[in-house]
Amino acid sequence: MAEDRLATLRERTRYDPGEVEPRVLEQWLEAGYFHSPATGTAAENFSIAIPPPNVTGELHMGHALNGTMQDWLTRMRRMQGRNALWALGLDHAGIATQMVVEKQLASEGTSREELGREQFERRVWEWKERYGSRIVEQYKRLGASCDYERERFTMDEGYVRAVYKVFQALYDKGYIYRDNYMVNWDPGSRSAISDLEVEHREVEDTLYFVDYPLESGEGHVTIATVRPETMLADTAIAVNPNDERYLHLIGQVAMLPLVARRLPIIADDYVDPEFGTGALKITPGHDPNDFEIGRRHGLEEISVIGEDGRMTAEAGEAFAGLTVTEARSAVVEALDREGAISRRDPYVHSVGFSERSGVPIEPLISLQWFCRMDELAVPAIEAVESDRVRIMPADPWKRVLLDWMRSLRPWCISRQLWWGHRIPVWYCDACEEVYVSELRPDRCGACEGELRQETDVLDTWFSSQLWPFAVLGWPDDTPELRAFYPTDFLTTAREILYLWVARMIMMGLEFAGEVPFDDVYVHSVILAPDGRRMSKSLGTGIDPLLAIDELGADALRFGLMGMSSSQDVRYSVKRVEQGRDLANKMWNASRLVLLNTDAVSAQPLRETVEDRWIVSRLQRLTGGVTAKIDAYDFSHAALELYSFFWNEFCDWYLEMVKPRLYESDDRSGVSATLLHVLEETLALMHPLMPFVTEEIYGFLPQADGHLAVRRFPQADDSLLDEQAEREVETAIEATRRLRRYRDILGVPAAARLSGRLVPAGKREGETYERALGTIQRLARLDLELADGSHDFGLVLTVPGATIELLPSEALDPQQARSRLGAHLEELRAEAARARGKLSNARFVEKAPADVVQQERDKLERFERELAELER
RNA sequence: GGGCGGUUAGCUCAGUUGGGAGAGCACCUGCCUUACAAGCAGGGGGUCACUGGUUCGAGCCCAGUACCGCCCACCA
Repeated sequence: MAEDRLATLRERTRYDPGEVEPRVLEQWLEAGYFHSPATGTAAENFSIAIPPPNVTGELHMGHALNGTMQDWLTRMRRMQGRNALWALGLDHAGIATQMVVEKQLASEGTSREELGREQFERRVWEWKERYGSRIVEQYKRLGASCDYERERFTMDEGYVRAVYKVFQALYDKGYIYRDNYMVNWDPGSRSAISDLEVEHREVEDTLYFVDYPLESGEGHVTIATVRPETMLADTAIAVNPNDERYLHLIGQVAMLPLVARRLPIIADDYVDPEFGTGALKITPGHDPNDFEIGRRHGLEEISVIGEDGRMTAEAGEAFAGLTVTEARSAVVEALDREGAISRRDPYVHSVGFSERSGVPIEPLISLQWFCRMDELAVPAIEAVESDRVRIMPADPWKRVLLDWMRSLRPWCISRQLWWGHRIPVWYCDACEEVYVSELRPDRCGACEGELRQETDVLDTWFSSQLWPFAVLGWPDDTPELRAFYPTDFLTTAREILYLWVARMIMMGLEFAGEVPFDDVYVHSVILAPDGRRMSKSLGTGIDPLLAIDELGADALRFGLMGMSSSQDVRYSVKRVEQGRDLANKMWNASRLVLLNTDAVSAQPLRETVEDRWIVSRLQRLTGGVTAKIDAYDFSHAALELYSFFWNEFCDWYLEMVKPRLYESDDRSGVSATLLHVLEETLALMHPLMPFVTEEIYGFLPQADGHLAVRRFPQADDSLLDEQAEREVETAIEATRRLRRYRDILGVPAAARLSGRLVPAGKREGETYERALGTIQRLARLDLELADGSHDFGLVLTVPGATIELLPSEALDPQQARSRLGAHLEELRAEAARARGKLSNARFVEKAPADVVQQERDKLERFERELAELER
């Protein structure tokens, strides 16, 4: 190795991710490792379509978690020789982006209305050009090996074609239609939103009991409502047809207070006689249930609340222009004046809020575009049932997803926004002809009149549902589609299982002819340290970029993988620090290896028992990690890598081989094993901690190119060595016991003890003969192998042997024996427990023979140890 | 209203088919041992939420209770 490289290694006693990561990233990007040629078939290749982050987005913990999983898989498959594509792109995020740009306009003292639609769209594009790549750069800092040369945007010309083609096809099939229907109106964004974008929250309200006089003058009927302001749009009163209290009223007419509208009293099963008074005011214009009832009974639909969330002229002069909240007070006040409110109850119920703007949803009847999903769902349900799309963990998510797909209501797909895919429908004002087409028609075919395009845009999720194939160039028959569709894997938070995952499956089957991905892994949610959700609005978010700044991307990746399993977990900085410490440990262990080996070869030469041990353990690690990642068990894979590297490789193997590195004339054998094990371990860890492993790999004498494209290790069973594992584990255990004895006996750390080791048998003798040097050094004592009885001194036990420690300045046997008291107590308790179990006849009779035998062995061992120690 | 998950060491979490309770951090003791003090060695600490059941044996299986959380839902 060049002298300056060695000097670098000597000087850098700490790993510095801040210095390394940008440099290594640059190397990868320059080499183009992440760009995947569109060759081969989807079956041979590996692909993931990234859940497209919003253009307005900042990298948050969810991205970091889910990005690390995708990257781990992608990097591993790439190293395994697959043509691996991690397809990247951005979502135009209709409402979010429009709001960002509108805010910008407001700060300039203007507005989108002032600009006009075309200018406004131009501004959004400018914004996108300027800031849209921010999150992409953030993904790079995480180390994400996306194909940055194929970035796609849901508003790209090609993607728009995909959206339009799908719209037309669904329209032609009769799935998409336009209707005046009850929708969730978001007064905040002044747009309709879908059921899935409504968040229900418990709210404390008042339940008002209002008397509606009968037209006949013979008394009144009392209804209960939490929304008195909507009474202005009442068009009926309903009771349950089996409710004897009201049978005589059915068919009669009640008079609406304040308005004096005649309200027929109708019978409908929907009404629950147990609730309130059993009589229900029907407001088809402002309540989804009442809307249904109204349609069943042919009731008039009156709207008193407008799209701006204020009362309309229909509400009457007294109320027009008021906000809904103001109108509520005003109506209650007016009713009170008439003495119409007979009772008020506090009442807790759930109210829908817009996930976007945070304001309460106003159910309104509105002319919107809808998409019927029930028929599209049929093949998707089949695909999930049959595991052509595997949902993991299957319990409960497979069932949850299926339940949802089996009860689909029409989806409101139109939005009253300016930023998004403008619906491909053209109207002719002259002759009322309507054109639905993926291509813009020039003029009206019937009357040659001018055409006017629909002003609404599509729900963002309408375009995202095409992502896995549209990102690859559909509707064109591209080489990318042939090489990478269907994709292999999708990881997602459960909150978008319906919103996105279910719909992608339906669209994939309908338009790309195949499921969009084989496996869906539903990952856990990283909560704030206090257990609340991480959210910007709550101020509970933790910025992954800060974590990267402070501790490194590798540390964050390790930390996230280590902390997340199937359960939601609180974010733990400590896990990320553990990742930082691991990176540092890897760096320093590598320094030890690189600065003290001779680079003759990097073969798994196995000179000694500890060499055979570490190579064998490496095979088990390789098999274990591979199997865990294949099963998407990221958490345990991460921790398994940690404990192998830190505990087995550093704490034991490196300590064991030091004399061979420092004191031996020929260290070629140990060098070969060390370099081999280090390289293989770096390769195993690379998909999880790509930066530090790549950096170290660059220093390996045998390095060839970059680790990012080196072959991924494969376990070699012929290198397994159970005997070596047994022997070294015995040596380790003996060392531990001796260290503990030293501690119990209060022997000073620096004091060197001497003693004799007497193996229990021939095999143990061979084991200890080989391990003696190691044990002596690591437990700091001088041992000679002996047989026969002990003469004087203190007798201790280690696995398969006894050790007699000779008296010295540091060790007075008499005193030592008394200090062993507590230890002896423990042993006696263990022995007693085993004896108790074995004296239970039913245990001996009913438990499996091997369990009983195990217990007998245990007891024998304890008793032997006690016998030795108590002498 | 329906469905689901959680409760294990001071904290954050593991715990595969029921067979002597684990990790990281924190804490205590001793170490600047020529890779690493972001380190090394050793240690203390748990009625596995509660009650009952099944079993020779339960953190794990069954029933119930309590508390926490999530998802779905058109009962005013």
